[in-house]
Formats: sequence, C-alpha cells, structure tokens
Amino acid sequence: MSTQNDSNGALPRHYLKPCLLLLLAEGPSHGYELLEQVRRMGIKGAEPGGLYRYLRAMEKEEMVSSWWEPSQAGPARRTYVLTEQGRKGLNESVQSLRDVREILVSLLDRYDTLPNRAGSSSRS
Amino acid sequence: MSTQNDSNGALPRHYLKPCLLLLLAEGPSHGYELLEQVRRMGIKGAEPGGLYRYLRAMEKEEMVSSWWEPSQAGPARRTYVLTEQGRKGLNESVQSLRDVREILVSLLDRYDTLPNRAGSSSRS
DNA sequence: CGCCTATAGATGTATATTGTATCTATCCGG
DNA sequence: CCGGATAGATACAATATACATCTATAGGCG
Repeated sequence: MSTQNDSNGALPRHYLKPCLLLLLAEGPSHGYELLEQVRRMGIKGAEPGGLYRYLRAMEKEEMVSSWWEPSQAGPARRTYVLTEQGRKGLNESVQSLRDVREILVSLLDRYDTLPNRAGSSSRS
Repeated sequence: MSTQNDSNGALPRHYLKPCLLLLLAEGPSHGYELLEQVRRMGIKGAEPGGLYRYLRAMEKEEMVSSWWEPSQAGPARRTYVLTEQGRKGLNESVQSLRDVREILVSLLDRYDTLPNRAGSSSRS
C-alpha cells in the first residue's frame, strides 16, 4: 500500500510551493485565480483545499502577505503579494528545482539508453 | 505546518519508484546496493526504511520478484529482478516523469524571464 | 573467545501531508 | 426567491515519511 497510484504527476508540496511563489512573483493575485493558473501550468493534482492551506501557511512564514479586497462581482477576495522573504524563498526553491531537473534529465537519459529487449523500435 | 523544510530535494515516492524500476531494468540487484545507487544518483532523501518497504510493496504488486541469495561475505541478500509488469510500470512511470520534466522546464523558463527588480545583473 | 564494525534487511511508530467532503458567504441572472 | 458561479476556509480520515530500532551474519582484532 505505498506504491499506489502513479498515474498522476500529482506534484505535491515540492512543486506547488515554487509554483505559487513564481506566480506571485509575476504579480499579486488571489487564491481562486492562482488555482486556475496552477492548473493551466499542467499540475493536475491541484485542489482548492491544499492550495488555500498552502497560501495561509506561506503567510505564516512571511513568504507572502495578504489582505481582503472587495470585488464588484462576487465575494471578497484575499489578495496575496510576495514579500522580500518570499522572493528569497522563490530563489531557493528554484535552485532546488534545478537540482531536481538535473536528476530527472539524467534518469530519463539513462532510461533512453537502456537496452530494451522488448518491443524495441531501434533501426539498423 | 505544511511548507516546512524545502531545503532538501527530498524526492519522495514519485522519484523513488521510477528510480528503483530503472535500476532493476539495468540488472538484478539487492536492497543495500540499490540504496547506494539511488543515493549516487543524487537523491539525498533516500533512507533504508522506505527503500526496503518500497521493494516489498512493489513485489506485492508484482512489479519485481525476489529470492534470498547467500553471500560469501556478510549476511544473505534478497535479490530483486524486474518482472514484465515491472517493465511496463517503468515505461508508464517514465512517461509521467517526462510530463513532470516539461512542467519543470517551463516553470524554470518562466522564472528566468521574470523581471527581477532586486539584485538584477542586467546591464546598460 | 568476546567485542566491535560493516553489511543486509525489516519493522514500529510518531508526525507530516494529502485528499475529500463540507461549510460559509456574496453576487448575478432569471 | 432560487440556483449557480465565485471565493475562501476547515475538519477529518487516510497516507506517507522520517527516524529509530531490531535481527542477523561475517570478519577483524586484542
């Protein structure tokens, strides 16, 4: 019961956090919009619960700050902006994502050079 | 309490599983050796507990099979090999890692084109 | 021999993280 | 007035992870 479900590239905290920081580095936003942006980035496993939780947690860490903002259409929104701290956090997150990318790339390369005895499409 | 510790590129299940499948696709091996190989691949967060548990779990899913093998120096080892199933699992895992890589790459690109008002190294 | 270390594997458990469902509230159209 | 979309928040169960611990074997050393 621990290798279940890999059919999603669910992208948990390791991705959601840098994503949110990046999006906020591009400009202030609010939860609902961030959710849609994150999803548009291809992150399937993004759900409201986790996202709102994340935003509040990041606020507690002073990576972001927020305030209520009334909207003329619909309920009030909590608008988030990146703090100085958050900018630093983004930089660090990105650095570790670069590491991850390298590991990923080398793993994928390694897979591609695997002698695949089964159903190989190799030519000549 | 949810954005704690990002200082590691800890690479949880999403990476451990494909890693193990890849390594086993390269040839049979045993837990202790796999642990060291995984670590050599740059995955810091790999610990024995999780790894052994993972192997057993994958066996339950018939991705791998194993048997005890005596060793002339030290305690007996459980040798693992990839099954047909496991090979398929690897292929699928890899596909989803490719998706992850794409997301990662585009995210990183997006970060690089960010107008960085702070400490920018832009000239002229 | 008795003890220590390295190798090898496995497990128990406390805590952290997730997923899912549910709840509140506001505004708009009909 | 009602239903749906927007917006945010939270409770709770289910999982996953990290960490420590436990077994066992072989080999070296005093």
